[in-house]
Amino acid sequence: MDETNSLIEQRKAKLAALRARGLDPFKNRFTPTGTCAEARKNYAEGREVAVAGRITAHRAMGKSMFIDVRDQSGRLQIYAQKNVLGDEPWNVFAHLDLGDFIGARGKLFTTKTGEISIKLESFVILAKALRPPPEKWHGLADTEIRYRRRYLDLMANPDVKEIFLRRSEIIREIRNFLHARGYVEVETPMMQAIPGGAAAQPFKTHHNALGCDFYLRIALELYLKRLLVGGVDKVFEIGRNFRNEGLSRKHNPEFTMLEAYQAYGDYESMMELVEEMICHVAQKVCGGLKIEKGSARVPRAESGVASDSGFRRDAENSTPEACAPQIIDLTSPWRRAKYKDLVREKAGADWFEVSPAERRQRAHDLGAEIAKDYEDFEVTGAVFEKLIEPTLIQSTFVTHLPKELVPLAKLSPDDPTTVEVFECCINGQEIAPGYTEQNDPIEQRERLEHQAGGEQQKLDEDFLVALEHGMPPAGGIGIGIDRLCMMLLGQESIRDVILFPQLKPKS
RNA sequence: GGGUUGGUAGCUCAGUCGGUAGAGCAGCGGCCUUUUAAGCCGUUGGUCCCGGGUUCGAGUCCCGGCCAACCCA
Repeated sequence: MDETNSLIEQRKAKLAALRARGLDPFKNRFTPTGTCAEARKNYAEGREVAVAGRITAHRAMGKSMFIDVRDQSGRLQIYAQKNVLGDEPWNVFAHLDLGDFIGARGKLFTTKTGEISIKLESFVILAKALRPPPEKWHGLADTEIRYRRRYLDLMANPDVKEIFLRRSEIIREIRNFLHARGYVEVETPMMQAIPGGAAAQPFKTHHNALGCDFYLRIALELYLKRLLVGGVDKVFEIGRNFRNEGLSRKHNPEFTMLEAYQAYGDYESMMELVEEMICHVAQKVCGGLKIEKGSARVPRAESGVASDSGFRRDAENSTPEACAPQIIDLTSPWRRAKYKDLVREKAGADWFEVSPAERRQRAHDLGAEIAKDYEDFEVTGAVFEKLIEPTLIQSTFVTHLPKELVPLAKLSPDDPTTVEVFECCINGQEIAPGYTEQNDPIEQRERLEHQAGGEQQKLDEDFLVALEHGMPPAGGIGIGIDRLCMMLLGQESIRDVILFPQLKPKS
């Protein structure tokens, strides 16, 4: 980013000119009387205010000038007049650039066209911008720049900023919800000698002083369960997981996960928790339980109307969802359906009665991709993932998954080939799994050893020792926060809810 | 990993059949004291992603590479 151009050179020259006049263009401090929004909200004709922010527009009128100043709260118009400021300050003011930060003092008034504004009496330059901002009307459209230099995206596209402010609210409301129910928030290690709690490829790193390798965590689970053993009965963590796998619209190598565990709970109590929590968050952040699907708007400058800039997402791109309802209705109660019933519905009532070979053939005929080395349960799993999950737009708890899929959950007493688990699917994606957690240390060891099977992953022996000390029966959930945000904020790509999504470094 | 699309001024984008590189915004200069995508006049600004090739001549055609988005695996 060390390219220069004439615009940067001009701004550097202006900076030097300001310094030559004895002005410091990078002030340490300026104390506004309030935000731009507050100034507008507490309007009184002639009231003296001071605001600070970035100049985002200017309209010069000869011996007077309007500029827009923006802070996080919004925009405020400032009206400057040469005869009020005086020749020298006016000259400085007139040569301010878009992107500069200023502090402005003056009295509130309303213009002819009815806009609340400040009649400028004095100003200071708080920070000179040496690079020009993106174009004011179209905003910033280049996806690569938007993701690599998100500050420009936030600066130029108010819709984008709004999404991230709301993501912050979502996480705050999740915390409020869990704290109100007596859950304790904790932090557990991100660097783990044995990455456990999920089946995923980890990132590896090395600790010099200890002289050993660590892995970045792929899940929070095993440490939170140690806390159940230790007597923290209601516990949660919101934190980053890392998985060394492919990137896509739905996957970022680092992503944010909520896991919560409740002693003496089970998968049913956790379903209630998930349903109540997501409804609570939707009410607080989205103002209701009906979420417009794919309401993602093309980022553009604030007052923009529809433009046909090239990166609007085509309806036909969102394959199975395209013909689905456009409103996600989170109103309780949510549908609950057994995994096997959903599979039978889609793949034939006798699906679980026919031979594994025939299942494989049928799965293939249905259009699922079946690798040669898939075990029988994986064949069914592929059918579920490919043909069923994408159709679950409205919130659905899929329960009673085959035990092979979930080694950390307890068997269902009424069907021991399945486990007491749910996958909460919304918007065609798995958003939140939950289990009745396995607390039998001997059973747990067998299941983990069986799962490790092929690649012989190391077992987390300390976790098993902890279970041997006794873990209370418990329910647990995990919620992919990024995907929850996608659903609640109408975004089609995980990169649009992660501030700095992973991209390949550019030379 | 495979396919599709894209990469041109600071930004948003045009660029016809291969024939001197274009617009709007931003910038600079001029006019303008209630504008709001202010307006009017003038004007600066280019490694056409990178590297090869074809050609008298390549932003454009061919080959290779880089980056991104989307789709598929």
